[in-house]
Amino acid sequence: MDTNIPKRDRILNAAEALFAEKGYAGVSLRQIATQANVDVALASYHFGKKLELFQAVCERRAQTLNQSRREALHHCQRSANDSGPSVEQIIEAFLRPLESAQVTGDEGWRNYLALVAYINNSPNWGDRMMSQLFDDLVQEYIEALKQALPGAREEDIYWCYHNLSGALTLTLANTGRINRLSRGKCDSADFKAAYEHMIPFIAAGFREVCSQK
Amino acid sequence: MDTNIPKRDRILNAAEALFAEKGYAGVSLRQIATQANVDVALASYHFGKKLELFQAVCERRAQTLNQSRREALHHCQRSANDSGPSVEQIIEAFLRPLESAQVTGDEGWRNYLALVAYINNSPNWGDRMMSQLFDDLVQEYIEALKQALPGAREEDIYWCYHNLSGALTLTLANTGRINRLSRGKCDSADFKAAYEHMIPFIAAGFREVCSQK
DNA sequence: GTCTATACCGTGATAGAC
DNA sequence: GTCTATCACGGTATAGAC
Repeated sequence: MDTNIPKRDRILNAAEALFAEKGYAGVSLRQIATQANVDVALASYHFGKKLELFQAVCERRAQTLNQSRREALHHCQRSANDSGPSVEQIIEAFLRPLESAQVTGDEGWRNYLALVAYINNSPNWGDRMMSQLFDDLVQEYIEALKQALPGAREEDIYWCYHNLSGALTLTLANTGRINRLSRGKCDSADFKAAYEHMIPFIAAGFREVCSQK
Repeated sequence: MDTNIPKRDRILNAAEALFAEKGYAGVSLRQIATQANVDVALASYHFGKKLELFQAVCERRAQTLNQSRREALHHCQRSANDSGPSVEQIIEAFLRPLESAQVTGDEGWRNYLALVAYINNSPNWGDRMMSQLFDDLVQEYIEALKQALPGAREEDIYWCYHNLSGALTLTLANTGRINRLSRGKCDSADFKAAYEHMIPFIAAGFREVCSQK
């Protein structure tokens, strides 16, 4: 029940859900407080300004997520042979923890990942926030991809990562666009199907673009 | 100069730029009016509510864009042999008009496409808006892709389109994320490089996922 | 330390007078 | 087509209860 969760966490949960749904400017502190069932001023008490609350929400789950994705990378590196894991294995390690969070995680994780999609697509400030939250981890994956694609030009790898990031972002945003377009044949909330298609798609794109010609 | 353009258009231009930059809720009518160098109330006079102005902005360039993308498809269909254009050719037809708009178009076109990225990534209402603006055109492309990928399952094609749409959206958003991540080796405003990498990447993904196994 | 009530002041959207 | 008045809502600070 609502009242079992500390108010501080209720504020974070409500803010997470509302920011993911309506964006930063689309939400007021009063809405957040109402949804969290707390007084307006409590958000300021715990977090200070609205922007600081937003940052707290962004940071809350980042380390947990980075940790599980880092472990996934190390796991696939340990179980690979001397030449290291394949592109598919690396992409899979990068993505599966997100699928798990969306499929098996609670509503909070789904909201958080939708928020990440919002951040990643935001001009002017989104790039800084994304870098701060995730660049260390992403660089580890870039290194692994360089090994799996010997001779690839560095720019090619980054542009492929850009494509991966875009496809993933739309999956995290879970907008329902594919439902309408496909007239119900696909469902953007069918995360299993999304990742089952995304992983081979992305891996093939990397190999195509990064193969020496 | 500013004053040569009719005030109604100046409002649309200012709204387009600001909505693309800050999102719907992040912009006030007063900001738009200031940037357009007109009185606040003139926006209401021409367009009614803020939401109606937003819709007018979304619709203004949609038909022009659909037209040029439709022509690109028909052109590649005419110059193909009996079995129709290849996946690469279709993807290229789908994307090149956007590259042209970003590279050679004025600031207005870049802003508009960034706005499309914002719409496509927005939960709850973005899917409806995207469908209304672009589904007829996209369905034509889906049909062409079905022909180019005989035996492919329909869902697979839609999921591949989803990946395409995501990668494209991030390119349109032009957030600068890849600049930081690559430490300056890539630039998200280098549209030529973006599309040069996106087209083979996407085509390879389609072929991988939609090949019969 | 945690929390509530309230007040302040700026800004925003909109309607109606001109 | 323009300007102004209005009114609701926004973020934030503060005083004090528990």
